[in-house]
Amino acid sequence: MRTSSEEDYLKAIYALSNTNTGASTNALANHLNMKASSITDMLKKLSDKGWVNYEKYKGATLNMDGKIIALSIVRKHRLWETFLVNKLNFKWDEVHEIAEQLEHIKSNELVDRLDDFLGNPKFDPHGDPIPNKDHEITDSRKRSYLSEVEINRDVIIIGVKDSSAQLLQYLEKENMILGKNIIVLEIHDFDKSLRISINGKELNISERVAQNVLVQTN
Amino acid sequence: MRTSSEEDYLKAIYALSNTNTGASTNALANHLNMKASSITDMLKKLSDKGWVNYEKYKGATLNMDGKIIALSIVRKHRLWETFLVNKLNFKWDEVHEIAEQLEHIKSNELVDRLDDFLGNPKFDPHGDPIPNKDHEITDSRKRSYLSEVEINRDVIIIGVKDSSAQLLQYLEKENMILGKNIIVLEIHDFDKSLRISINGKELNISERVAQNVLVQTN
DNA sequence: ACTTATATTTAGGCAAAACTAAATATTTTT
DNA sequence: AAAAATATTTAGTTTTGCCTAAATATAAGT
Repeated sequence: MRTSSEEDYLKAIYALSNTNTGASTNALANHLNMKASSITDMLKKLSDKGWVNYEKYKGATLNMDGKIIALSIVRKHRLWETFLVNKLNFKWDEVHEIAEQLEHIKSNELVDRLDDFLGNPKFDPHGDPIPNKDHEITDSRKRSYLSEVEINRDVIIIGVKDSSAQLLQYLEKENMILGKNIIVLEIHDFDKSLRISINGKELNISERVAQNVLVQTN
Repeated sequence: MRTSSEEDYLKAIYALSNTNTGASTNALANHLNMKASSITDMLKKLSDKGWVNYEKYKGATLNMDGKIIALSIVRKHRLWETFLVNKLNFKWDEVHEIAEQLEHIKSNELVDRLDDFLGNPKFDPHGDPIPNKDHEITDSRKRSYLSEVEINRDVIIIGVKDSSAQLLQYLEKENMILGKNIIVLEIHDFDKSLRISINGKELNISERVAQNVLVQTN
């Protein structure tokens, strides 16, 4: 058995393991809004429980068991977000906090039935891939950030980098929502801002925004 | 703010307040599977928080604030049970444990949207009334236990007294499910067991079972 | 009414999960 | 390579929510 707190740590280690810093003590403390000493305590515990490889001063990595748990939490989080948006008509910037709670509900039966009820979605409302029952992520889409797309290429919005409410609300307002087609018309040299075409209308967006919008290029 | 544990206590006090014993320390300890000393501790705390009237050796009652919280938990529990049965096709004996977890998810918006999504049901899958947004239970049905129904009266199954999986599975097997019509044909003197008619078929059930089946008599 | 039984409270303790402050490692800078 | 800066760990504390064991209060039986 495991606690919600332990699950939060495993998920955080998973999330940080693909960054340049890795899941160092400080990175985890920052990510989880805790003090470094609390992280050290928990890493020892997770290591004892056999989910995490931890060596003093060297940060943590997930072993196979830990990774499966982390992926099952991610799976639950993204399925619940999909439920909240697709079935209860929440907007995509309103669901994160609630899904943070729902992801800790314990019942495999529940998750699998929810998955079926939603039609076994492959992606959540933010465009992130949903791990399947076997904890596998199979995302065959070629993805890149809008800021890196070449001119005149036709791409589809599939997600965002960080899902802060501010960004999501901005995108919403500009009608840059999931599934929309975009063509990059021009990149302005002086500030790297973009002129794009969406829904036949033209629009200027900053480099900052473009760096946070994920698009499918194939 | 309040913890899941506090919510469990408030719900338990609410559940016991209509029994003959009331919400005494021991009754609560029994209901919550805890030791009496733990109950005493928590009752002091709930009293300090202003949700419960507690006097030493006299058990606890909910005040207005406490009752509203308890009813909001009951509302969430019953709405989630309805979701699990109506939308995810769980059987009514499988949902209690999961709903015990889901009832602690914090988001008023979520509860109200779930309510709408389910079509604002008045009763959960066990036949228990669901409090509305304003924490009111409006159940106009005349209800009694099957063991108290007079002979030849036509009644409808609307719920069960305790929803133990054993009872629910027994009822399922005998096809005594929610909404079914029943006529009590005979009450056997020696053991108070009943012969009933359901779906045109006749069936014998023990007094014990009859005492646990709620029926609508009007 | 007095004794016994039961119910409740008090006192002290424990584990989980966070914290602060101090000590120690590691990394970076000069 | 030594000093300074940063990162991490250790040691000790706090709060929550439970526990056991002992003390005390209330209820029941004769």
